[in-house]
Amino acid sequence: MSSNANFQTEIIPNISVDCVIFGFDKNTKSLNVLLIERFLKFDDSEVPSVNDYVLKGFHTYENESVDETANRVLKELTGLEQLYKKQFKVFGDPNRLKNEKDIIWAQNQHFSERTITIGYYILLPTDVVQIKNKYNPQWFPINQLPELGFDHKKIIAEAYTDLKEDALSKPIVFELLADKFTIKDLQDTYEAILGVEIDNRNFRRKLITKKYIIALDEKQTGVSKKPSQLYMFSKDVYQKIYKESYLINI
Amino acid sequence: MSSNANFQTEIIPNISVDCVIFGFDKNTKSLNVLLIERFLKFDDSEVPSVNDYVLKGFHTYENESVDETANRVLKELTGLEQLYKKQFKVFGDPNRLKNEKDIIWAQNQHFSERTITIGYYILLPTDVVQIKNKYNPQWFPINQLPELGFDHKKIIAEAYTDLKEDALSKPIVFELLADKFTIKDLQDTYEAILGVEIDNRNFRRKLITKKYIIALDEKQTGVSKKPSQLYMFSKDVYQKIYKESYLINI
DNA sequence: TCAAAAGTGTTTTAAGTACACCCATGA
DNA sequence: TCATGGGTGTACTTAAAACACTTTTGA
Repeated sequence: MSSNANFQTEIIPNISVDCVIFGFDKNTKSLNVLLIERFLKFDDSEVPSVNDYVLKGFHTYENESVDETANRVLKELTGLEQLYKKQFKVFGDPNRLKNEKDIIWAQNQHFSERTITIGYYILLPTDVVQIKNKYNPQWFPINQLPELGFDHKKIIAEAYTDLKEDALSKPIVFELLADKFTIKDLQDTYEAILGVEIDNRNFRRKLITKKYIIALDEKQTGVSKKPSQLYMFSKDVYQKIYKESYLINI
Repeated sequence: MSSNANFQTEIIPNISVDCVIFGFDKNTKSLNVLLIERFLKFDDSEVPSVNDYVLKGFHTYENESVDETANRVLKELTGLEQLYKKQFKVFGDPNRLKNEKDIIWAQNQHFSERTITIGYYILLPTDVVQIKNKYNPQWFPINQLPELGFDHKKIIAEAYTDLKEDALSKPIVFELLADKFTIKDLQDTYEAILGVEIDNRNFRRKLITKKYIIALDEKQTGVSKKPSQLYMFSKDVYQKIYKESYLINI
């Protein structure tokens, strides 16, 4: 954390951060991405010159770290802080912003066509985001994305690949759920991320056995069926028993 | 690949690439890092102002991708191309080059103190590198590094963490060995990377069973003991049988 | 009492772990 | 013939995979 990050000076014109915000929607059991509209219409034109969706991003300031830029972007779009985030890849192709629409947009917004962007992804449950703000962001299921500007289709694809990989070996699914969840929620989340079906009996047994999955003295409420047991994830316990198992799995 | 990457124009002053070159030395069974000396002595001074080691890096050119920068840095230092490389992290703290020696160095070399560097690591067997060139690079065991300039101690540590993690789930050890290797070589490499001891019998059985580890019609030569069987790794076979196993391992 | 999802057990198969000795070779 | 590292086998334990029915609840 740089000491003077609140005194924003100049932006660095050729460095930006783009945030892929992944949200899991428990109701639709869908892994979603939060996007904003990119719209530009000149007065002398009938049709808009640019009309698609993009990730929220911003340039890094001279006096902030790129992690801080990511925090700032996230906060501005969602009002939220302290969420799980991962810097997953840099997009540094000199031609990455050279589609027709992107050039029009860049000229209109006065930024450099040679911008290197640092990709972060964030994990959260969709319902924590108040999506009523000036950006008017919208959730799209990862498999039904709209037309995307810049190279953001590629950025999202790379983020998703990384997420799928990490989900198998790190306890990050919990970041997509509320603190209290059911085993079925967990299974739904895995199924949405990985795009596979999982046997419910084997999954339950496996997860309930883990010491860091803790049964609470609480059950679901407001459901018109058998309310299910709620659990929480204990990061402390996880880290304590996280043996560096060194199981070579190639 | 940008089409005009050979016509180098200007460097981008605030973006660089640093390469952590990991080499496995079969003889010493050691995982090493290739470093270059950073030395600066002013005429009016008795002692050198800067005298330590750093990773090889360079700024990105206006017309090249950051991947291309990494290739260029690698080629300049080792003469080699087409090796396994991974872009593992960006170092974007605004104060990362603000140690006393780094400031002296930056002024002398005329580069910006606010440079964001993109960390790559490369894997190779040490003996493929001809380390006689103008940079006079030297190998250091990962656990016996010399004094390092800039934030390169941190960069190496992060690269190593990432390498250890990837080695467990991806077939990257083979990148640290020659095309033909013995099972013992493989085991030595894992032991050097992970810093653990592995049971030889279980390791052999596990690895020999893999279809992508192929026994050759060849044995070691030039050893004064029972020459051991040589094997190769088949990337094709690996990719063919690489089932997306989706084994949740948390 | 019914609809809906929660929750439960067993068997089979595969893989990991622990452990110690003989073997083939070149010098 | 000997020193050196190469190579092998077995028993045990743990985890994964396949598979279908009963239970609990609120409406």
